Amino acid sequence: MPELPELEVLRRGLEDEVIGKTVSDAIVNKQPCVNPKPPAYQKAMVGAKITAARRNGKIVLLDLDNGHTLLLHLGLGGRIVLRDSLLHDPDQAQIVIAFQDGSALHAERLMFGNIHVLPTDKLNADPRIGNAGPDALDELPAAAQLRDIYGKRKSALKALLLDQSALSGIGNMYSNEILHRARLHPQTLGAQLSDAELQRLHDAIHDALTAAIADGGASETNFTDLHGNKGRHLEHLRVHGRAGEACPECGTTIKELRVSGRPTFICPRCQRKKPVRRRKK
DNA sequence: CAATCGTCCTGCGGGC
DNA sequence: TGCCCGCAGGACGATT
Repeated sequence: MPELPELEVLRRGLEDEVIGKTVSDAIVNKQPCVNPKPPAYQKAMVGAKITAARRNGKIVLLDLDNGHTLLLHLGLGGRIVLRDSLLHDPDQAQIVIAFQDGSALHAERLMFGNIHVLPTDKLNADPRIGNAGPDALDELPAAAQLRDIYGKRKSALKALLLDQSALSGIGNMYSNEILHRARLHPQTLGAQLSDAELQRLHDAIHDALTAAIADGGASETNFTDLHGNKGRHLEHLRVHGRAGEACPECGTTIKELRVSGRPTFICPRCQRKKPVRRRKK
């Protein structure tokens, strides 16, 4: 499933390729994917020029010059590619946004993904924007501020990293990579974290996301950039999906477990559970 | 099943 | 000590 790094790769592609283009047609092959429903969807889109490509967590935002903004949400395994022409199998895509210059964005294989159009000044009405915490890349708070976000909570770090209202953009794969880089066990409680551990967590978040973006993202399922490139980060993952392989730090066999109901990969040596503090008499 | 959001329920702490 | 309220966190359902 695409997470923050993959969406940043997509955003950069959109910034390079579609800013200034004017929408000539908005085709919907799969109704549940768009909001509002046609024909209101087309009314908000057709004739509008794209002015900016932004990202908020896992949501990519395309601003239009008519006061609306397009929210792109890839969901579990979708991708968005730029085709040379509308004639290129438009029925294969769930959604096609065609431009006056003959190019077109095709949204394909969106699972739980969708495209919404909202007035730009009402973006907060969408909970994925309005309830989102700071972006884990662009707005990552310093370690000391992370205590306000994670350090007071009595949930497992695994669940906290996945909580989009705490920090936005981290999903299951990068939560595994971050916890390994930070040498923290996923069941560590937020409130148990020392200052040094919060610093490690901060650095791990930054480093894991930045490294993935530099690799063009990781394509676990169907993600590609605008041109169909999958990205090279899958082969650089340290623990995610690597149960039975050797930890790149210490060689110990990587183990899979479930934490907060999610597949979780750890090195049992690098990521030891904090001892449960005995209650004093 | 996948990931996320919304809803519902429980349990805990604080205030009185 | 006991009760109520509010909130945090966990479970569960809906979504495609």
